Amino acid sequence: MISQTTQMAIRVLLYVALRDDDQPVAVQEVAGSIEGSPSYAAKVVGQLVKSGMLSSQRGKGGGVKLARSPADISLLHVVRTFQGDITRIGNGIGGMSLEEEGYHLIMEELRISIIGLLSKWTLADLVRKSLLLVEAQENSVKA
Amino acid sequence: MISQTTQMAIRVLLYVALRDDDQPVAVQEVAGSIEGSPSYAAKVVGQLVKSGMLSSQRGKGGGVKLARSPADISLLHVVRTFQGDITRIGNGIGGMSLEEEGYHLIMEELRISIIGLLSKWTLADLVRKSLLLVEAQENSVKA
DNA sequence: AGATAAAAGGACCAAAAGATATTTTTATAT
DNA sequence: ATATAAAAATATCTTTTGGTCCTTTTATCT
Repeated sequence: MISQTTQMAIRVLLYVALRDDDQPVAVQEVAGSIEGSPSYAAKVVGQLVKSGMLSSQRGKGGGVKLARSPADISLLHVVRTFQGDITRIGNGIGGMSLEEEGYHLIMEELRISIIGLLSKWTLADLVRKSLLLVEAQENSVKA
Repeated sequence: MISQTTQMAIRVLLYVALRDDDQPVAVQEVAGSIEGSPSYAAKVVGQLVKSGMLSSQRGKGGGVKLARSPADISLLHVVRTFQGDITRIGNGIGGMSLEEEGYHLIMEELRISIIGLLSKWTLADLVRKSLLLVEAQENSVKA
Protein backbone atom coordinates (compact mmCIF):
# COMPACT_ATOMS: atom_id res chain seq x y z
CA MET A 1 0.00 0.00 0.00
CA ILE A 2 2.66 2.48 1.05
CA SER A 3 5.70 1.06 -0.72
CA GLN A 4 9.09 0.51 0.88
CA THR A 5 10.53 3.18 -1.34
CA THR A 6 7.92 5.74 -0.37
CA GLN A 7 8.47 4.99 3.29
CA MET A 8 12.20 5.34 2.83
CA ALA A 9 11.64 8.67 1.08
CA ILE A 10 9.56 9.97 3.96
CA ARG A 11 12.23 8.93 6.44
CA VAL A 12 14.90 10.66 4.41
CA LEU A 13 12.90 13.86 4.18
CA LEU A 14 12.21 13.83 7.89
CA TYR A 15 15.86 13.29 8.69
CA VAL A 16 16.95 16.16 6.48
CA ALA A 17 14.19 18.41 7.79
CA LEU A 18 15.15 17.80 11.41
CA ARG A 19 18.81 18.40 10.67
CA ASP A 20 18.26 21.48 8.54
CA ASP A 21 20.43 24.41 9.51
CA ASP A 22 21.09 25.74 6.05
CA GLN A 23 24.28 23.81 5.46
CA PRO A 24 23.74 20.68 3.39
CA VAL A 25 23.81 17.19 4.89
CA ALA A 26 26.00 14.55 3.29
CA VAL A 27 24.04 11.78 1.62
CA GLN A 28 26.26 9.26 3.38
CA GLU A 29 25.21 10.63 6.72
CA VAL A 30 21.54 10.45 5.82
CA ALA A 31 21.86 6.98 4.37
CA GLY A 32 23.82 5.74 7.35
CA SER A 33 21.40 7.11 9.92
CA ILE A 34 18.24 5.65 8.51
CA GLU A 35 16.74 2.29 9.35
CA GLY A 36 17.18 0.03 6.34
CA SER A 37 19.68 -0.40 3.57
CA PRO A 38 22.08 2.55 3.25
CA SER A 39 22.78 2.13 -0.44
CA TYR A 40 19.13 2.04 -1.22
CA ALA A 41 18.54 5.08 0.93
CA ALA A 42 21.23 6.86 -1.07
CA LYS A 43 19.44 6.00 -4.27
CA VAL A 44 16.18 7.33 -2.92
CA VAL A 45 17.91 10.57 -1.96
CA GLY A 46 18.92 10.91 -5.60
CA GLN A 47 15.35 10.45 -6.71
CA LEU A 48 14.19 13.05 -4.22
CA VAL A 49 16.63 15.51 -5.73
CA LYS A 50 15.49 14.74 -9.27
CA SER A 51 11.88 15.18 -8.27
CA GLY A 52 12.61 18.56 -6.74
CA MET A 53 11.94 17.90 -3.07
CA LEU A 54 15.61 18.09 -2.16
CA SER A 55 18.27 20.33 -3.63
CA SER A 56 21.87 19.27 -3.77
CA GLN A 57 25.34 20.69 -3.80
CA ARG A 58 28.11 18.66 -5.39
CA GLY A 59 31.76 18.50 -4.46
CA LYS A 60 33.56 18.87 -1.18
CA GLY A 61 31.35 20.10 1.62
CA GLY A 62 28.32 19.32 -0.49
CA GLY A 63 25.17 17.42 0.38
CA VAL A 64 21.44 17.88 0.22
CA LYS A 65 18.85 20.12 1.80
CA LEU A 66 15.15 20.64 1.50
CA ALA A 67 14.31 22.43 -1.69
CA ARG A 68 11.23 24.01 -0.17
CA SER A 69 9.47 24.56 3.10
CA PRO A 70 8.41 21.41 5.00
CA ALA A 71 4.85 22.69 4.93
CA ASP A 72 4.94 22.48 1.14
CA ILE A 73 5.88 18.82 1.03
CA SER A 74 2.83 16.64 1.57
CA LEU A 75 2.70 12.90 1.92
CA LEU A 76 0.54 12.92 -1.18
CA HIS A 77 3.37 14.48 -3.11
CA VAL A 78 5.79 11.80 -1.95
CA VAL A 79 3.40 8.96 -2.64
CA ARG A 80 2.64 10.28 -6.10
CA THR A 81 6.30 10.70 -6.91
CA PHE A 82 7.19 7.14 -6.02
CA GLN A 83 4.00 5.21 -6.65
CA GLY A 84 2.10 7.15 -9.25
CA ASP A 85 -1.62 7.47 -8.82
CA ILE A 86 -3.61 5.87 -6.00
CA THR A 87 -5.71 3.72 -8.29
CA ARG A 88 -4.40 3.35 -11.80
CA ILE A 89 -7.50 2.24 -13.49
CA GLY A 90 -7.34 0.98 -17.04
CA ASN A 91 -9.28 3.86 -18.61
CA GLY A 92 -12.35 1.91 -19.59
CA ILE A 93 -12.21 2.10 -23.34
CA GLY A 94 -15.43 1.04 -24.92
CA GLY A 95 -18.81 0.64 -23.29
CA MET A 96 -18.50 -0.13 -19.63
CA SER A 97 -20.86 -2.55 -18.06
CA LEU A 98 -22.96 -1.30 -15.19
CA GLU A 99 -20.98 -3.15 -12.57
CA GLU A 100 -17.84 -1.58 -13.96
CA GLU A 101 -19.45 1.83 -13.73
CA GLY A 102 -20.49 1.18 -10.16
CA TYR A 103 -17.02 0.04 -9.37
CA HIS A 104 -15.42 3.10 -10.91
CA LEU A 105 -17.79 5.37 -9.06
CA ILE A 106 -16.91 3.99 -5.67
CA MET A 107 -13.21 3.73 -6.36
CA GLU A 108 -13.27 7.36 -7.34
CA GLU A 109 -14.81 8.24 -3.98
CA LEU A 110 -12.24 6.15 -2.21
CA ARG A 111 -9.45 7.74 -4.19
CA ILE A 112 -10.61 11.20 -3.23
CA SER A 113 -10.77 10.25 0.44
CA ILE A 114 -7.27 8.85 0.40
CA ILE A 115 -5.96 11.91 -1.40
CA GLY A 116 -7.62 14.01 1.27
CA LEU A 117 -5.82 12.10 3.99
CA LEU A 118 -2.44 12.18 2.30
CA SER A 119 -2.53 15.82 1.39
CA LYS A 120 -3.45 16.82 4.92
CA TRP A 121 -0.14 15.58 6.31
CA THR A 122 2.99 17.49 5.47
CA LEU A 123 6.60 17.16 6.38
CA ALA A 124 6.04 20.08 8.77
CA ASP A 125 3.64 17.88 10.78
CA LEU A 126 6.18 15.07 10.96
CA VAL A 127 8.78 17.54 12.21
CA ARG A 128 6.41 18.96 14.81
CA LYS A 129 5.51 15.50 16.11
CA SER A 130 9.14 14.49 16.33
CA LEU A 131 10.08 17.62 18.22
CA LEU A 132 7.24 17.05 20.67
CA LEU A 133 8.68 13.62 21.34
CA VAL A 134 12.08 15.10 22.00
CA GLU A 135 10.61 17.53 24.54
CA ALA A 136 8.64 14.84 26.26
CA GLN A 137 11.76 12.75 26.55
CA GLU A 138 13.77 15.62 28.00
CA ASN A 139 11.13 16.40 30.56
CA SER A 140 10.96 12.81 31.71
CA VAL A 141 14.72 12.78 32.19
CA LYS A 142 14.60 15.93 34.32
CA ALA A 143 11.79 14.61 36.50
CA MET B 1 -1.41 1.87 -3.74
CA ILE B 2 -4.43 -0.27 -4.46
CA SER B 3 -2.79 -3.05 -6.44
CA GLN B 4 -4.04 -4.41 -9.73
CA THR B 5 -4.81 -7.70 -8.06
CA THR B 6 -6.85 -6.08 -5.31
CA GLN B 7 -8.80 -4.10 -7.86
CA MET B 8 -9.43 -7.22 -9.86
CA ALA B 9 -10.62 -8.97 -6.71
CA ILE B 10 -13.08 -6.19 -5.96
CA ARG B 11 -14.43 -6.37 -9.51
CA VAL B 12 -14.85 -10.11 -9.25
CA LEU B 13 -16.68 -9.85 -5.97
CA LEU B 14 -18.98 -7.15 -7.31
CA TYR B 15 -19.77 -9.20 -10.39
CA VAL B 16 -20.62 -12.25 -8.36
CA ALA B 17 -22.63 -10.22 -5.86
CA LEU B 18 -24.72 -8.60 -8.57
CA ARG B 19 -25.34 -11.93 -10.22
CA ASP B 20 -26.10 -13.83 -7.04
CA ASP B 21 -29.27 -15.86 -7.21
CA ASP B 22 -28.08 -18.84 -5.20
CA GLN B 23 -26.87 -20.85 -8.14
CA PRO B 24 -23.12 -20.62 -8.64
CA VAL B 25 -21.57 -18.62 -11.45
CA ALA B 26 -18.97 -20.26 -13.65
CA VAL B 27 -15.49 -18.84 -13.20
CA GLN B 28 -15.19 -18.59 -16.97
CA GLU B 29 -18.20 -16.34 -17.09
CA VAL B 30 -16.83 -14.10 -14.39
CA ALA B 31 -13.38 -13.99 -15.93
CA GLY B 32 -14.78 -13.28 -19.36
CA SER B 33 -17.03 -10.45 -18.21
CA ILE B 34 -14.46 -8.45 -16.36
CA GLU B 35 -12.25 -5.74 -17.75
CA GLY B 36 -8.69 -7.03 -17.89
CA SER B 37 -7.03 -10.35 -18.47
CA PRO B 38 -9.44 -13.30 -18.14
CA SER B 39 -6.84 -15.84 -17.07
CA TYR B 40 -5.60 -13.57 -14.38
CA ALA B 41 -9.14 -12.91 -13.24
CA ALA B 42 -9.62 -16.66 -12.98
CA LYS B 43 -6.58 -16.93 -10.80
CA VAL B 44 -7.84 -14.19 -8.54
CA VAL B 45 -11.15 -16.02 -8.22
CA GLY B 46 -9.21 -19.00 -6.94
CA GLN B 47 -7.50 -16.86 -4.34
CA LEU B 48 -10.83 -15.43 -3.25
CA VAL B 49 -12.07 -18.95 -2.68
CA LYS B 50 -8.99 -19.92 -0.71
CA SER B 51 -9.30 -16.83 1.43
CA GLY B 52 -12.93 -17.63 2.22
CA MET B 53 -14.74 -14.76 0.52
CA LEU B 54 -16.12 -16.99 -2.20
CA SER B 55 -17.27 -20.57 -1.91
CA SER B 56 -17.05 -22.96 -4.81
CA GLN B 57 -18.68 -26.03 -6.23
CA ARG B 58 -16.65 -28.29 -8.46
CA GLY B 59 -17.78 -30.36 -11.38
CA LYS B 60 -20.56 -29.91 -13.89
CA GLY B 61 -22.88 -27.07 -13.05
CA GLY B 62 -20.37 -25.80 -10.55
CA GLY B 63 -19.01 -22.33 -10.02
CA VAL B 64 -18.57 -19.83 -7.26
CA LYS B 65 -20.77 -17.75 -5.01
CA LEU B 66 -20.32 -15.36 -2.16
CA ALA B 67 -19.38 -17.22 0.97
CA ARG B 68 -21.00 -14.60 3.17
CA SER B 69 -23.19 -11.57 3.06
CA PRO B 70 -21.96 -8.60 1.01
CA ALA B 71 -22.19 -6.45 4.12
CA ASP B 72 -19.59 -8.66 5.74
CA ILE B 73 -16.99 -8.19 3.03
CA SER B 74 -15.18 -4.91 3.48
CA LEU B 75 -12.65 -3.34 1.18
CA LEU B 76 -10.24 -3.57 4.09
CA HIS B 77 -10.64 -7.31 4.10
CA VAL B 78 -9.88 -7.51 0.39
CA VAL B 79 -6.90 -5.19 0.60
CA ARG B 80 -5.45 -7.12 3.51
CA THR B 81 -5.91 -10.43 1.76
CA PHE B 82 -4.06 -9.34 -1.35
CA GLN B 83 -1.64 -6.72 -0.10
CA GLY B 84 -0.98 -7.52 3.52
CA ASP B 85 -0.82 -4.63 5.93
CA ILE B 86 -1.09 -0.99 4.89
CA THR B 87 2.39 -0.12 6.12
CA ARG B 88 4.67 -3.03 6.78
CA ILE B 89 7.20 -1.36 8.91
CA GLY B 90 10.43 -3.12 9.73
CA ASN B 91 9.67 -3.67 13.39
CA GLY B 92 12.26 -1.33 14.80
CA ILE B 93 14.52 -3.71 16.65
CA GLY B 94 16.96 -1.87 18.83
CA GLY B 95 16.81 1.70 20.06
CA MET B 96 14.95 3.86 17.63
CA SER B 97 16.17 7.35 16.99
CA LEU B 98 13.77 10.15 17.69
CA GLU B 99 13.05 10.86 14.06
CA GLU B 100 12.23 7.20 13.60
CA GLU B 101 9.86 7.39 16.54
CA GLY B 102 8.22 10.49 15.14
CA TYR B 103 7.89 8.77 11.80
CA HIS B 104 6.35 5.66 13.30
CA LEU B 105 3.92 7.74 15.28
CA ILE B 106 2.57 9.56 12.28
CA MET B 107 2.51 6.52 10.06
CA GLU B 108 0.48 4.77 12.70
CA GLU B 109 -2.06 7.60 12.63
CA LEU B 110 -2.15 7.44 8.87
CA ARG B 111 -2.57 3.69 8.95
CA ILE B 112 -5.52 3.98 11.29
CA SER B 113 -7.18 6.60 9.09
CA ILE B 114 -6.80 4.46 5.99
CA ILE B 115 -8.13 1.43 7.81
CA GLY B 116 -11.10 3.54 8.84
CA LEU B 117 -11.80 4.44 5.25
CA LEU B 118 -11.39 0.94 3.91
CA SER B 119 -13.46 -0.75 6.56
CA LYS B 120 -16.35 1.66 6.06
CA TRP B 121 -16.95 0.44 2.51
CA THR B 122 -18.38 -2.99 2.01
CA LEU B 123 -19.41 -5.03 -0.97
CA ALA B 124 -22.98 -4.18 -0.03
CA ASP B 125 -22.25 -0.52 -0.74
CA LEU B 126 -20.80 -1.33 -4.13
CA VAL B 127 -23.89 -3.34 -4.96
CA ARG B 128 -26.19 -0.54 -3.82
CA LYS B 129 -24.33 2.04 -5.91
CA SER B 130 -24.41 -0.16 -8.97
CA LEU B 131 -28.11 -0.80 -8.65
CA LEU B 132 -28.76 2.91 -8.31
CA LEU B 133 -26.96 3.40 -11.59
CA VAL B 134 -29.13 0.77 -13.23
CA GLU B 135 -32.28 2.52 -12.06
CA ALA B 136 -31.06 5.91 -13.21
CA GLN B 137 -30.31 4.46 -16.61
CA GLU B 138 -33.72 2.83 -16.91
CA ASN B 139 -35.49 6.04 -15.97
CA SER B 140 -33.59 8.04 -18.53
CA VAL B 141 -34.56 5.52 -21.20
CA LYS B 142 -38.25 5.79 -20.32
CA ALA B 143 -38.17 9.57 -20.32
C1' DA C 1 47.10 22.34 -11.25
C1' DG C 2 46.28 18.41 -8.41
C1' DA C 3 44.17 15.92 -4.66
C1' DT C 4 40.09 15.03 -2.57
C1' DA C 5 35.32 14.85 -1.17
C1' DA C 6 31.26 14.85 -2.51
C1' DA C 7 26.77 13.90 -5.68
C1' DA C 8 25.09 11.71 -10.15
C1' DG C 9 24.70 8.04 -13.20
C1' DG C 10 24.55 3.52 -14.73
C1' DA C 11 25.00 -1.49 -14.66
C1' DC C 12 23.54 -5.18 -12.51
C1' DC C 13 21.12 -8.69 -9.48
C1' DA C 14 17.21 -10.64 -6.55
C1' DA C 15 12.61 -10.85 -5.15
C1' DA C 16 7.83 -9.91 -5.74
C1' DA C 17 3.85 -8.91 -8.56
C1' DG C 18 1.40 -9.55 -12.64
C1' DA C 19 -0.02 -12.60 -16.31
C1' DT C 20 -0.78 -16.94 -19.16
C1' DA C 21 -1.38 -21.67 -20.25
C1' DT C 22 -1.57 -26.51 -19.18
C1' DT C 23 -2.56 -30.42 -16.44
C1' DT C 24 -5.01 -32.63 -12.68
C1' DT C 25 -8.85 -33.45 -9.77
C1' DT C 26 -13.76 -33.65 -8.77
C1' DA C 27 -18.55 -33.76 -9.42
C1' DT C 28 -22.54 -34.51 -12.40
C1' DA C 29 -25.42 -36.39 -15.94
C1' DT C 30 -26.17 -39.89 -19.22
C1' DA D 1 -18.99 -46.76 -16.00
C1' DT D 2 -17.99 -43.17 -18.94
C1' DA D 3 -18.01 -38.69 -20.84
C1' DT D 4 -18.03 -34.16 -19.70
C1' DA D 5 -17.97 -29.76 -17.42
C1' DA D 6 -16.35 -27.57 -14.14
C1' DA D 7 -12.76 -25.83 -10.25
C1' DA D 8 -7.92 -26.53 -8.44
C1' DA D 9 -3.27 -26.97 -9.02
C1' DT D 10 1.02 -26.29 -11.30
C1' DA D 11 4.52 -24.49 -14.22
C1' DT D 12 6.34 -20.88 -16.62
C1' DC D 13 7.15 -16.18 -18.20
C1' DT D 14 7.40 -11.00 -17.94
C1' DT D 15 7.52 -6.73 -15.58
C1' DT D 16 8.18 -4.00 -11.65
C1' DT D 17 10.19 -3.12 -7.27
C1' DG D 18 13.79 -3.45 -4.11
C1' DG D 19 18.61 -3.40 -3.38
C1' DT D 20 23.95 -3.23 -4.33
C1' DC D 21 28.02 -1.54 -6.32
C1' DC D 22 31.10 0.86 -9.37
C1' DT D 23 32.27 4.62 -12.40
C1' DT D 24 31.89 9.39 -13.73
C1' DT D 25 31.29 14.13 -12.97
C1' DT D 26 31.63 18.30 -10.24
C1' DA D 27 33.10 21.34 -6.81
C1' DT D 28 36.39 22.75 -3.25
C1' DC D 29 40.67 23.29 -0.81
C1' DT D 30 45.63 23.34 -0.73
